[in-house]
Formats: sequence, C-alpha cells, structure tokens
Amino acid sequence: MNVLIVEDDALHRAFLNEAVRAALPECGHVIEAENGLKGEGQARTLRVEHVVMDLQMSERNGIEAARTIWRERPDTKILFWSNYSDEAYVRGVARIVPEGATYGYVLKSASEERLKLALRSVFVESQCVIDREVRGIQQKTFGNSLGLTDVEYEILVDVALGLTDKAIAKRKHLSLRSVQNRLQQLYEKLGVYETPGQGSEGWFNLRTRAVAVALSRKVLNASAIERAERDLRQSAGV
Amino acid sequence: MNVLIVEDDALHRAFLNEAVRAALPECGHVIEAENGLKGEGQARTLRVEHVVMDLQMSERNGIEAARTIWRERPDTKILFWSNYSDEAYVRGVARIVPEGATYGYVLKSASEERLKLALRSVFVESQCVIDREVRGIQQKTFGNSLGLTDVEYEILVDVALGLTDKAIAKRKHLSLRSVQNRLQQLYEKLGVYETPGQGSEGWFNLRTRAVAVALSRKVLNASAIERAERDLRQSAGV
DNA sequence: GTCTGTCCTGCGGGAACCCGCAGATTTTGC
DNA sequence: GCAAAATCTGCGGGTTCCCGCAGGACAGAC
Repeated sequence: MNVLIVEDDALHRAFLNEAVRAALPECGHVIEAENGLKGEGQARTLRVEHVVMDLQMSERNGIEAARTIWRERPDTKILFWSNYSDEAYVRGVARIVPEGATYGYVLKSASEERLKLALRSVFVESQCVIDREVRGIQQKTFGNSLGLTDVEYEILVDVALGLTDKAIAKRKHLSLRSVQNRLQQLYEKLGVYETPGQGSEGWFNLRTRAVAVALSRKVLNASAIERAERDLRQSAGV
Repeated sequence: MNVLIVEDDALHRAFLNEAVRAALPECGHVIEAENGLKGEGQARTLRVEHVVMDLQMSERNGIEAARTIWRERPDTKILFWSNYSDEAYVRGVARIVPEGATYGYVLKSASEERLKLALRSVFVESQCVIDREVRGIQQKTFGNSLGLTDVEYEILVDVALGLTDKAIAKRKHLSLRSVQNRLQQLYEKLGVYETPGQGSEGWFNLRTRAVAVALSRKVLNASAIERAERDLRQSAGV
C-alpha cells in the first residue's frame, strides 16, 4: 500500500509523512508532491490508490487535482487535509467526488490523533470521514433552505466572473428574465439588501455586493473563481 | 529582549519558536499568540518590542494587528512571515508601516537560514529586510505605470465592496463623473477589456469583471475586502 | 505671457441592470 | 388525474452604468 502526499508546505508535508508512517505501519512507499500538478503526475505514473491532499495550493489546487485523479481512477481513496472549511471548498469537493468513492475531509486544526484515525478509517476501512465542523457546513449548505441551490451557485460564479446577464443566459440556455429571477433569489438569500448603517438606499450595486457578501461568507473564494475562469476560457476559446 | 510570535498554525508556531531561540540566543521570553487579537493583547500588556507575525489569520489578521500595535508603539519591530506575496498584502503592509519604523517581510518558502538572518537583521540591527520576491511585487506595484495609484486602489476596494458610483462619490468627496473617470482608468489598467475567446463584446459587466481580475491577480484578496467592510460599517454605522 | 498636461466637472445617450406584473410551462404531491 | 407550487418567459419602466465630448481649474516649462 503506497501513499501519496500532496501538500505545498514543507513543514506540513514532513508532519504528514510522519503521521502516515505512524498510522499505517504496514504501508509501503510514501511519496510526496509539492503541488497539484506534480501530484497528478505521481498518481498517474505510480498508480497510487491512497492520497492525502491539501486544498489551496498554487499551480493547480487540491480540488482540481482530485478531479483529474478520480477521473482516471475513480476508486482512489483521497483524504483532504485543509486549513479551512470554507463553504466553497466543501461544495467544490462535493461536486467532484464520484459515485461510491471513499474520501475524508479533516481540518489541520484537528489533533494528530484524529488525523491518524482518519487515515486508517479511509485507507484501510474504506470509510468516509468528514470532520465535525465540515459536516456542519455541509448541512448548512445543502439541507437548509437558506443554502444556495446548485443552479443558484453556478449563476453566482458566473456573476463573480464578471459575466453579463445576457452572457449567462446564453451559457445556461435560459432567457434573460430567468437569469434575473435567479439573481433576485440570490440577492435575497445572500442578504444583499441588508445595509450597514441606516437609511442607506441605493448605496449598493447589488451585483457586485452579492460577490462581496459571498466572499466574506466564504461561499466563494479566490480559488473557486480561478477554477471557473479556466473553465470559461476553455469553453469560450474553442 | 522578548519576542512575540503571532501565528495561527501550530506547526509553524513551534518552528518559529525554535528559529527565534536559535537565531537570538540572547533573547529572554518567547511568547506565542494564536491570532491577531490575542497578539495585540500580549503586545500591549507585556510591552513587547519585537514581533514575528503571520498575515492571514482568522480573528483579526496580521495587517490589522500590526496596525494597532504600531499605533500604540510605533517603534515596535515587526517581522512579517507570510505564505504569499500577494500585491494586496504588500500594499496593506505599506499602508500601515509608520514613518521610520523597521520591519521585515519574508516568505515561508524561504530557507531557515534566511529567516534567522532576517530575525537578526530586523531585531538586532534595526534593518529593514524585504524578501526578494516581495521586493519585486513592490516595484511592479508602485514604480510601474501599470500599477494602481492609491486613489485608484481605494476606488477599486469600494467597488469590490459593492458600492454604487454615487456612494463612492459621496465617500470620496468627488463628483459622479470623476469617479467614473477613475473607473475607466482602472478598467484600462486591469485589462478588463481583454476578452477570453474571440468576438465577445458585451460579455462582461466591467464593474464585476474588474473585481474578478483584481482577485485573480491578487491585487485584492478576501482579507483586504473584509478589512474594508469593517471600515465601511464603522464609518456608516456612527 | 502662452502652451501643454493633468485632473475635475457637467451633459447626453445607449446599454445594462433591477424588478413588478402576468401568462405559460413544468414539476410536485396526493 | 388534478390542483398547487415552482419555473420559465415577455413586457415595460425606472435606475444605474459606461463613456465620448467639451469646458474649466491648476501645475510646470519655455
């Protein structure tokens, strides 16, 4: 059983390496990669089936790397080990995990014990392990009626990219008015109308305000926007 | 000579502690704080004069913490130790460093040697040490004609917050038209008109597009927007 | 003095936005 | 199968945005 570690921070990488060896004494090689791109390569050439991966790396982040790894071998077991439980990350992961795949999501703030436990659970027992806090975000995101729908989220991303209503309508095969309806719901759900200070009407451009709110609530983050930007270029550049 | 470490990651904190002790054998206590707020408190009550600080922390980030620390004691020596050299960070630091203060900015990717050297230079020799890469960003940001002016940057932030032209005009004591002029320069400098794909006109809402571009170029980042948001609430909520 | 730059400002118009209303279509629950 | 709910769509308007054009204020150069 070989394990691939994809993590850009040297200290964390060393720590992970040690943790993996301690938690899985029966494992074979432990390979390291310092960014998503190299991680993909290693996973491909060495046919690794167990991956510990950071989200938030330069040069292809964890979500993108995981997506391509899973696309090539959907039965790969991946444990995400991240600093944050941003809704954007949670949603990003949820969008790419294949049917029936086993994965885990633990925070770096968790204890070493929890990390080791998660390593064994995911890699040996093939059990999904989702950090308590991440679990909370998941429920708030998907269960609750205040959470954004997938469609709403996609429109939010398009808006954040700077697309026009018309452009979004074309991309999503909707009428202009439908896009605007979606946007209204979005504004409602994000609470864009709540103004800081009193009696301030017309102070906000709802469209950009929505992006600002989404960013500060971590519904969006920079890496999600970058990913979307690449997708856009690809679909437009053809 | 006491040293305060402000860093939210436990591993990095331990590493820093060790590095400080090694680089400054003559130093007294080494105090640790795990976020900006606690760091401010420690600096205040213990009257620390030497601080090593991460940027990007929850619960008050490094820039904000440094601002209040410097406001209370402008001769404090601060070494910023950060993962990134985002233009937003560089600009944020430049805006708060007091006249004649000594500080440093080294990246976490630098070698341990460089870190120790910087510690000695800043704390003992009272010399400013700016990482090579950060230096590059500085020059690209301020020297070059492609970099944003302070005024332009402030307007960009206001736009990113979701304010209307009119609101910005009022805040900045300018006419509506002047704000729009600034915006045009901004669009020009950010290269908002360059479209991915061919023959796509009217695809972008320039305003939100500018924010997207600024984010992906790291001219803005989430923490800069959050800071601005708090300032806005404060000035509007009075 | 004049000339050249840079910045602020107003005017005007075309485009994009936000959104209420109302009818059509689809989905859902029973 | 049918009614209720949710979605999609067009129309029309008020508002904001984007920006070309042009006139004024102020600086420095000659």
